[in-house]
Amino acid sequence: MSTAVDIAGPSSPDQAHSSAKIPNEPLRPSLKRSSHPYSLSHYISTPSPAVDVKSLIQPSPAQEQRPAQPSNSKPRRAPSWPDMWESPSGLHLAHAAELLMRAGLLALTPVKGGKGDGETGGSGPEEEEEDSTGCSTDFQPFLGAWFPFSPALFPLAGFQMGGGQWRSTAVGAEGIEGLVAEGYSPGSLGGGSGGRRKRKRCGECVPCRRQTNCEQCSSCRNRKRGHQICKYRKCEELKRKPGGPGFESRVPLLPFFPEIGWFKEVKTQ
DNA sequence: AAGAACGTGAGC
DNA sequence: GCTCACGTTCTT
Repeated sequence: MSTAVDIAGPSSPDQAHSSAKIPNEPLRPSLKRSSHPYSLSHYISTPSPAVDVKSLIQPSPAQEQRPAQPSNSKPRRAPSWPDMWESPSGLHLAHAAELLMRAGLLALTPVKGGKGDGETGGSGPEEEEEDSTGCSTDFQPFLGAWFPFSPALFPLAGFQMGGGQWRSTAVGAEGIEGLVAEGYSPGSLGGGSGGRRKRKRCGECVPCRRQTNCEQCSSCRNRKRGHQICKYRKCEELKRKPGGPGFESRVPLLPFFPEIGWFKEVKTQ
């Protein structure tokens, strides 16, 4: 049985029109096999495995003496923890967190009581963000200048930046424009690694899962010049402006750490 | 502000 | 090198 979805457009002449070029798949093969073995819903519904997340983020001395993984070997990860531990750019999530901590940008505070509820990411006790004192560094520009990893990592990791502060997505934040800009505005960073990064389709939203082009929308009709994917196949996430409102919502709140609470924002007072 | 056109990153 | 399609810029 196929799980592919074909949501018809306004009136869907689709199938009949679908060009031979249109992949009969939600995504290109490259996207299909994009590393994540589980669907989004899986992350949401599946209780987190018993993984010592902290140990990943705060590696033991033994682990620590392993410098940033040389290019020839992949970063280690907890067994049974799927590929989501790796950022889209390949950087180990735990390593990223560690970098943040070393930079004094992230404070990990254990949540008391564990709050079993864990709901979807335990944003549970919402804004009780009693400003845990943290470093009050104005690091945003700093970060933008040297941070080596993909902006997509942060939403994944549950981090966000807003007003020059790092926060947990569980807290809700204004956005991550500063960071995101890193990937999308070459000029904004003084040349980081040269160039903007293209985001990829999420592969999970309805448009992404749609199989066929409508062949009627402006994008389809104007494909030669427009260089755009069918409007009805345009990924919902890509429609959002990076850093724009709702951008953070593109990732379920801490799906990776359902029981989380120990990711607390560092507030610069 | 929305849509069209274009430049170009990325996969094959 | 070709194609697809994302991001940016231009036009309406």
